[in-house]
Amino acid sequence: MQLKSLRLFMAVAETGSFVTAANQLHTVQSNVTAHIKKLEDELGVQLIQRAGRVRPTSAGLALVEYAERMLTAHDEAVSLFRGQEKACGRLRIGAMETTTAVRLPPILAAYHAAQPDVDIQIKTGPTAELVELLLDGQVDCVFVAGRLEHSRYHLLKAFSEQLVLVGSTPMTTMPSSQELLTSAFLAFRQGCSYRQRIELLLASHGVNAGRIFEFGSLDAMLGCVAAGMGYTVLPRGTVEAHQHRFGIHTLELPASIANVDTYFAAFEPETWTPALASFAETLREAVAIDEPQLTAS
Amino acid sequence: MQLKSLRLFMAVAETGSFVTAANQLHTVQSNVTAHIKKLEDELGVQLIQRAGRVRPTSAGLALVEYAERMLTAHDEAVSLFRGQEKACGRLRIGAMETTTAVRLPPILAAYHAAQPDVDIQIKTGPTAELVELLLDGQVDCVFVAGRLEHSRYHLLKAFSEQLVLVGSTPMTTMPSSQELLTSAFLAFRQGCSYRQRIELLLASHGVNAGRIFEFGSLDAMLGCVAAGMGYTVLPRGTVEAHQHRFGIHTLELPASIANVDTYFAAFEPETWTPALASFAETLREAVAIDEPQLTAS
DNA sequence: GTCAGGCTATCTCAAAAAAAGATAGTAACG
DNA sequence: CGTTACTATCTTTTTTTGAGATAGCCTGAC
Repeated sequence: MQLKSLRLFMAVAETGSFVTAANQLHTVQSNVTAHIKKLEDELGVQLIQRAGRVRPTSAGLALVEYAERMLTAHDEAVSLFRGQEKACGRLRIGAMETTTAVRLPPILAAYHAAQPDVDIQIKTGPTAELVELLLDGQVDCVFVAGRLEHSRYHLLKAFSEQLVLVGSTPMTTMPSSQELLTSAFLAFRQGCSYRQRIELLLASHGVNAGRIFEFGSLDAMLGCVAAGMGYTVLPRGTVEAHQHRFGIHTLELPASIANVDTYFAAFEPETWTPALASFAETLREAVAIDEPQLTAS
Repeated sequence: MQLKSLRLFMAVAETGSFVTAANQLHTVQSNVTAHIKKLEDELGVQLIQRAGRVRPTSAGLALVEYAERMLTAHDEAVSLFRGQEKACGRLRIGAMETTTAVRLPPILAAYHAAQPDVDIQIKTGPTAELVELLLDGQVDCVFVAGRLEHSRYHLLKAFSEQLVLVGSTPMTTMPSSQELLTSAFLAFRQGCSYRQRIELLLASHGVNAGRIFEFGSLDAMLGCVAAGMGYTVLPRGTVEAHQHRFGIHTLELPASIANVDTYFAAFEPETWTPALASFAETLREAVAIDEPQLTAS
């Protein structure tokens, strides 16, 4: 059974004429006859009544419903990829908690304005999990900290973050080693790339990895820092966005530890749906506006 | 886009291998490559990631959903016509009020037992309307009074009815012409074939068509007859089935007027769905049991 | 690092199928 | 009774498909 045959069948059923159907679909009458005959042979039933009026038989009418479902699905699939201008379908994005909270909202808003027919789904998690999701095909693209070493990725430096130490009291210098040793550190669950920065930081002060508490959400983590439970390390933008809600204080860290780039990663552009391609374009534009000196070079 | 290509695509997406997919669908690997390549060219997107692991890309995963819808619809359509043993789908029957009430129930019960997967829909109406429904393709078959003169019908004499005069008082002879003239006659709405029998009856007693009231349902009609509103003409079996509920009385009519055959009518058997073919078979069997003398001849 | 094994892309040829045109037969209409 | 419009059938040409053979590539093991 071929979709082409079903198209012709539907045209005959609707127009009541083989000739008209042939013209509508830019072919000749003999081909319409042949296609319908083949359909009838395959199904073992007469689908079109030719004697007198040309109209679908009972069996033909029964087939119409299924043919419509097949052709509708086909047309939707085609418009998914070949839809001119407007993308449609679904876009699944994986991003870190901090990126989702601070960086994504304006970009998603711009994207949704440009492509209102795309359903957007966000999955959050630490970098390592996001990479797994991408490899698994559970998301179409991810925002991760640091370059992905894996080949065959399309990478775009999306955001530059500056990590700061976050604590419950004002700081002008790094806490003493003694203080660091006795304090707890709060981080996202295993796989969070910021977590290794914490360990780097501790190591640079001659302190072995102390107690590290894992958190699932940014709010919970900041709440506990504010309550004096310990320190954490987060992008400056993220902290600033929440600073009015929590009594927290920050301290700048040395550049070698502080600077982290967030990359947009997906597979090769040839594998992108129009929805994803359009998102990458939106992102490129947003990045260009944020960092004009980079695009000028 | 061809369903065959989608089948191969789905097999590749599921098995992660061109070779395995080829074997599953009884073809060779080079054909799988060609079909998928053609799909990719048509949609302008890479659907399968070949480098390293063979797996669907984002675009491929998006297509999977639509491919499933198309293939499922296809398989269902095929099983509609080529389903071995069990028919499925829908059977739309048109029948007269009286036939539906008395004759159809046992046949439908037998049919449903034989073909539990078929949805049965009954439309009731007078003979003339039923013929229209059949011609319009709104039902698959009808039960009508009298042979359909139209050619190209498949006809089967289903039931022989004997019409009786129904009134509110016991009768031993035909009411007088005077009585008939002053009485009302109750019939189904325009198009009911029994209605012409009433007019025949009146004419044979030298009475021109008097007042005829139209009713939409059997119950309403019998209720009004019992209340002394007038006479009606109905199959004996129908009246007997309702006699315990209404105070009504019958009188046999001369055979020329009384005998009416109910025919099963549909288009040629080649146009039948398996559901309809099976119903015709059930009906033939039921008729053979009711009238063994006919099948013996 | 090299080699073997398994996998996919590509090329080629034969077979099959589809498209288009021409023609004949048939039903409807005036 | 002839005309017209329609579909079925036949034929030819073109396109597509299927299958085999081969080359190239990646992976994993030694």
